[in-house]
Amino acid sequence: MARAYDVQAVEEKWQARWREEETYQVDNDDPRPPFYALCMYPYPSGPAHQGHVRNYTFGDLVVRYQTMQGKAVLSPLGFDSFGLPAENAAIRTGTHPRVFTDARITELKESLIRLGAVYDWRREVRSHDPSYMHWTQLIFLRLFKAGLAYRANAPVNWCPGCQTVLANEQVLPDGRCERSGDVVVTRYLEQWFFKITAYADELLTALDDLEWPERVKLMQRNWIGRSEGAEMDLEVVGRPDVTLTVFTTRPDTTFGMTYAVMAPEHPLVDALTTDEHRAAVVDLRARVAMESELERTVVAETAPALEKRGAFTGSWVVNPFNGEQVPLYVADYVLMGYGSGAIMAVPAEDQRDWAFAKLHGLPIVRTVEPPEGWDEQGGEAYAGDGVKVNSGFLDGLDVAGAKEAAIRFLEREQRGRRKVNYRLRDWLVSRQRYWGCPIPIVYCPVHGAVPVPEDELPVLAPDDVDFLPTGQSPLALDEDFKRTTCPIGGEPAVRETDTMDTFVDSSWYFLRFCDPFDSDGPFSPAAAARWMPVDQYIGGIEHAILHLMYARFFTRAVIDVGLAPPDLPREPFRRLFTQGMIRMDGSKMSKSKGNLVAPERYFRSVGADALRLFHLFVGPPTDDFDWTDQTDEVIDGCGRFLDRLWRLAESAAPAAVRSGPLGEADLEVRRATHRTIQQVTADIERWSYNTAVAHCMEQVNLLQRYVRDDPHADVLEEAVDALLHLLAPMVPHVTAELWERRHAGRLHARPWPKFDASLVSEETVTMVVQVNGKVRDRLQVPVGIGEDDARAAALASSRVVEVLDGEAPSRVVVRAPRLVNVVTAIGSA
RNA sequence: GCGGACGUGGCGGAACGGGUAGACGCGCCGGGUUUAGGUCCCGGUCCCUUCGGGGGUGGAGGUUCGAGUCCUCUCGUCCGCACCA
Repeated sequence: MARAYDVQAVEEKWQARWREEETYQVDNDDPRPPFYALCMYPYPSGPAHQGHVRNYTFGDLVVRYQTMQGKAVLSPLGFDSFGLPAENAAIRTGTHPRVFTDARITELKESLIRLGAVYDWRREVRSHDPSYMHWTQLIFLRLFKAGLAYRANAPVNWCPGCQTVLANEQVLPDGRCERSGDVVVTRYLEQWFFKITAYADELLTALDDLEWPERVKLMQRNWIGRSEGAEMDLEVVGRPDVTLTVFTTRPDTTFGMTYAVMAPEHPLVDALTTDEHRAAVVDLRARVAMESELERTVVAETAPALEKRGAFTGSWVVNPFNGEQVPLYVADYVLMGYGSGAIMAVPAEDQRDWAFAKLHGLPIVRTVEPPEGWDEQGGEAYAGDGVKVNSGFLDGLDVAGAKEAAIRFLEREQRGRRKVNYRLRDWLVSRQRYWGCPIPIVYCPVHGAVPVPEDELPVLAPDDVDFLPTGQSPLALDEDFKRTTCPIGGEPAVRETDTMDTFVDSSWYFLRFCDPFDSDGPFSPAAAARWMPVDQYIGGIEHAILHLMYARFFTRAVIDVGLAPPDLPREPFRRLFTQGMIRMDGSKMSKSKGNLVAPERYFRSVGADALRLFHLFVGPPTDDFDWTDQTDEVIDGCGRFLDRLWRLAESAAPAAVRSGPLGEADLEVRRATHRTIQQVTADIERWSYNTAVAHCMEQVNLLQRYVRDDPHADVLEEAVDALLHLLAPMVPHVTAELWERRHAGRLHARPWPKFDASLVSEETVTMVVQVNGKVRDRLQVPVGIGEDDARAAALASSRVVEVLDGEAPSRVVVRAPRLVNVVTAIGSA
């Protein structure tokens, strides 16, 4: 494609300038008002792909726009550099993960610089850098000391073939190991957790005030999964020594409890199973243990299988509301991880209980009157509202009222209490991997789990380990690393060989950016206070739940353990923007799918500006985009637009144009210029980049016509200069170059243009005249036209007179100056 | 199954608080300049039409002077969660 200018030369020139002039380095004592703009730091997987291009184009636009708005914009970037792909590459090729990762970082960084995205590279952090790991480990220890990190036995996906733990992503949909094909089983290991559940309620309620997409807030709400109900302590017949605690969201239905169920993993199963039923229960538990979580949920959809999935324990429990004795079962449809791991079963008002009761021949008692015809239409469990029946003192109440009355009864009788339950579980951070941040703990036979002293941090994994395709972490096999002494008593001890989930690294990097030069702590409180919270966070929707939840938790935790000042905002990201995914043939564009379209070829052809403009223009930033055969043509079109812009700006040679007084045509162009400033500014503020670009295109089209006519020098100058400002954050190279050719100085250091209010308001507008809602005429009227004049003008319209054909209007709706609707009796009938 | 989002020309999309549906771009059609061009410039492009106009935003209803926009039902696509008591 022949271009109007040497794209590559211009882009390389300006990228060098921005680097040499340190344009986007911002010090913590910068006097301008602060603005913290942050794109989620990337996992370095090699050169940028289109998803990166889209993300960092948006981010760069924000940085440059806010800078032109007069802010001190903090624009840091780093790399989420720990993770499994590097470790797998090490096993495959023998290259150390660090060497592999650093090479990928270099590639990605080069792509981003070539895109023209600007950062304060002094602040770059990498998760695997010892100076970052140091503080990740310190935070871990402080959480441990505050009781927010703890050790517990937890189920993991265990591959018997590989003799190792698998991440959920490594388990295939059929429940087999992706490497060996063995059936994955559940196993229990001692692992580290962060107590995120302690913050469940705060993480939920604080969502309300965030300027985040509703979709993301909703996903977080569902993930936290708050439900209100009651906990009840059930007596076990003949066993005064134990009570079985159950959780229910429907305490109003307790009169309908016809049996109770424990999860197979429930600690009371052994104690409450009678000898007569032990064999069946043991059998059930063994089968459940062999099953993966997946199998357990998938097969459950076929109802007959339920029969095999429950077993009577031989014990009976007592209904606290009516004293009746009901049988106690073990069944795998009850999960140990939710509520208390045991339920009261009310088949009439819960569909799963209904199915189970039918199969086991258990009684069903309705406690809510279902709607008329429910049974006749084959309705089973009825979970809706209605009048309480068969429920003693609750009869006649509605469900909500009965719930309250039931809870009051339980609390008065001391048989239970109001209880809020969350779906959210504590965060399991242990990973049986090498390429992650080691957990700084030593196990001593005398003192147990002992923190590594803070002055001995960071704990670094040894480099000279073998990466073998066994699935075992090389750390666990390294005796030199493992063997140590107890920090308290000096006894022989062993190190923790697990590393931390990489989500731990990404849960505080935005705090480190405030002051990455600090060697006394993870970040200085003063620096955090200056920049936090992040004013604009930008990233992919795929992080809507885990990363964003963990980061919100971590910010609170570091405040509460005293690492951050108590008055630091507890929400790290004030505004969040989630961009859409780039798709190809219906699936996400990604390296693993092999459907990447590398940006490099566009840098070499149309240039970074055209590619950036394409990503801004192609559709709403939040929407997914399908990369198709037509896409290259659209990108070429963006290049053609930049050519037109170039020719337009270069054609404005003062000698060739008119001076002197302005005519009406000149005024029209001035109005268009100021309206464009108004529209583009508003569009950028509301993240409507596609329409912002469209308005700039319209203005170029208009100015092209104006240049051909008889342009006025001042009017053309104003128009082109304004346009260059508006496009500066979007296509920084070409606009910077054109500005330099026209004026001295740096375009991107200039203030954002302001529009003249008197010029954006038009003097006349088109008034639409409708008859019965159909457009019949369009009149040019003064913008300040009164209601009466508008009505009169509309009724005087020859088109209206014609359509009315003598009929008198029954009503005239006037919305001056834009619209008049003449309504006739016939039309409104 | 539960929760949510979205359905507009050949295509991506615009229409911000109910008020001119289709901005801008791609593609396509026609013309011009160069003519080596896949360059550049100009015009046209929702459908039907007897050229008066009529119809049209997945489908069916409704509210309203007026609905792409609000309400009900329905069909379709996508996303999140999924035996959560």
